[in-house]
Parts: sequence; C-alpha cells; structure tokens
Amino acid sequence: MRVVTYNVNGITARLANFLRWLGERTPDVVCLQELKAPQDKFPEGPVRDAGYGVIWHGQKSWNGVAILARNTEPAEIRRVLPGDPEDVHSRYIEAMVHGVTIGCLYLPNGNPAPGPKFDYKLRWLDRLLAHAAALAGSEQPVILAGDYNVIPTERDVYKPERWVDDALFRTEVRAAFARLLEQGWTDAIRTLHPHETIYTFWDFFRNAYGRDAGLRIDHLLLNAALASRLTAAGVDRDVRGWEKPSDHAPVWVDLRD
DNA sequence: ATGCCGTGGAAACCACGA
Repeated sequence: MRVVTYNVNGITARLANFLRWLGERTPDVVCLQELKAPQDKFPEGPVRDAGYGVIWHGQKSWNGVAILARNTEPAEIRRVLPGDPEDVHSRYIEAMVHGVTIGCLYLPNGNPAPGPKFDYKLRWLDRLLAHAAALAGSEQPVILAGDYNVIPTERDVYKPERWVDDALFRTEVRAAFARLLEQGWTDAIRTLHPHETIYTFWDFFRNAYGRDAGLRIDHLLLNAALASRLTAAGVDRDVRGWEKPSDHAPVWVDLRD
C-alpha cells in the first residue's frame, strides 16, 4: 500500500496537474494539504471519477486538508486536532483506510518569528504532541503524514545558516519534532535514506528547483505497529518540474500488506 | 538578505505562504 502526502498549494489551480499525477502513479492513499478552497468548492466529482473515495475539510482562501483512498471510502475519525476549540483553521483530518489510521496534517508556518503566528505554531505542536502520544503506543498501525513546516535537521535544508531564525528551523520547533520522534515515531524517509540529501519543497522564485535549493518539510511518521511494514519511501520530485506545479512535491511510503 | 512567485479574494491591491 502506498501512502502519499502532497501539499498542492491550491487544489483548484492544481487540478489538472494533480489529476495527471494521480492517474499516473495511482497511490492507494493520498493526504492533501493547502486546498485553499471552501468546503463546497472541492472538486469531488473529478476525484471520484479518478477512482477515489474522499473526505475533506475545506476553508475559504487558506489551509484545507483531504484524505483520498483508491477504490474505497476513508472512514472519518475526526476533522479537528483536539485541544483548542478556538482554533478554526482546517489543518487536520483523520481517517481509517485498510486498517491503518491516517492522520493528515498541515502545521502552521509560524513566520514571522517571534510573534503571534509563531506562538500559534508552538501551541499547535503541543497539541499534536498530546494527540500523537496516544497514537504512538497504539497496537493499531498509525501514520501521521503532512506538511509539518519543520526542517528537522541541518541536513534537511540547502543552507542551514540562512534559516536559523526562521519559524521552520528555530530550535523550539526542531526540539518539538525531536520530542515527537522520541514518542516512538519513525521518520520514514530519513530512516530508509539516512545520508541522502532529500528535499520536498522548493521556492517558486530564484530558480530554487533548478538550483536544488530545497527544504525537507513534508514528513510521514509511522508508529511502531506500522514501521515494521515499511518497505520503501521517496519523493516524486519530477512533479515539481511539471507545468503549473505546486511548490511542494508528493512524498510517499510503501507499506507491506 | 530579500516574498523577486503563486494563489485566492476582493478590488484593481492585499494577505499569505516558507
């Protein structure tokens, strides 16, 4: 079973590109972020015509997350990250697919830091840690996939010294991600490729993709019950070079049945 | 070192992203 996370940066603007990728790669489960579409504007018809069941949590202009499952319906578990009734951003959705709990998340960017947006990011990380703690030790397989907006280590950014004060790389944020891993989560890409330079995002400008000036900020974390089934992981980085691409590329894991 | 680009929504610019 292949599970993918993909920040599409606007599902409406990305639709042709996305459907091409979906048709060519036919992944089993897809976690989407940054739909940037209200609930009633999600392109449900084309997605279902492509052979996928789908649930989504939209929002006007910003955020928005979805879970797609090939030839089946994702069984929704929740569409809000617990812990803050005041938080109205659409940044989390969770469903069961083929016996695997799929958490799809879009973590706040947090810039500029310091400031209220960074404070919101840190609070969101705390809530994620609290929710993930229960899932980490579950005997049921769980994957937390999404755009974490966290550069885990210096190896995951083209020029670390330029990013030390950025909300994606500040020590508080890296420490929170490290605490997440200490709960028992496996960072699939890094575990299978410990020494490679791997990016999942390249800026739209300054020819970032051409220069390979990227970041690794999209992650798939597996709990222990699922990590034993991990066989492969990678980035569909060629998609970043397609016409009208997102600034992120799809990131995937293959799991033994 | 910097939103220089891209998207959405409203308004012929601004917010936001990373």
